[in-house]
Amino acid sequence: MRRKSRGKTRTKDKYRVVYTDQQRMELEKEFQSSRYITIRRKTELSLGLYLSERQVKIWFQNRRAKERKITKKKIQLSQQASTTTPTMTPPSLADPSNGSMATSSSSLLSETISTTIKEEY
DNA sequence: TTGTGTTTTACGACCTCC
DNA sequence: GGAGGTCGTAAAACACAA
Repeated sequence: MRRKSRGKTRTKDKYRVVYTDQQRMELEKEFQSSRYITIRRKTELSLGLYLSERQVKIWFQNRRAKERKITKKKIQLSQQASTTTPTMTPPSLADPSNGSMATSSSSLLSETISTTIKEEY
């Protein structure tokens, strides 16, 4: 169990900003080409979109979280469907593109990252 | 309108790797 | 030890039925 977040320490004027369609589009485009952004691309994007590198990093984290959430939902739905027509598909192996991250996350994660980085350079 | 559910930024806690 | 990953959460912004 993780601890709940304590009182917020946000000192900015706004609690959060809303990104422009242009910013979202560019980030989304980058995400489609690679789930894990490289340091170089992060710098380029942050300069091009007038965001901080931290914002770009957080955006990618949130985007991956969103994708996992969607994948999880899909798996649950397909499982529900398979209860009516029983075909034994192991849930965690059903979608190799993701989902399996939750099980052996770290090694798989670093593998993915290093692969991505190698491809990028 | 407004009440309510969902999505979008942003962060803290914790974990792993180098 | 630092960087960056996930997970869980807060709160603003948004969508939409009633």
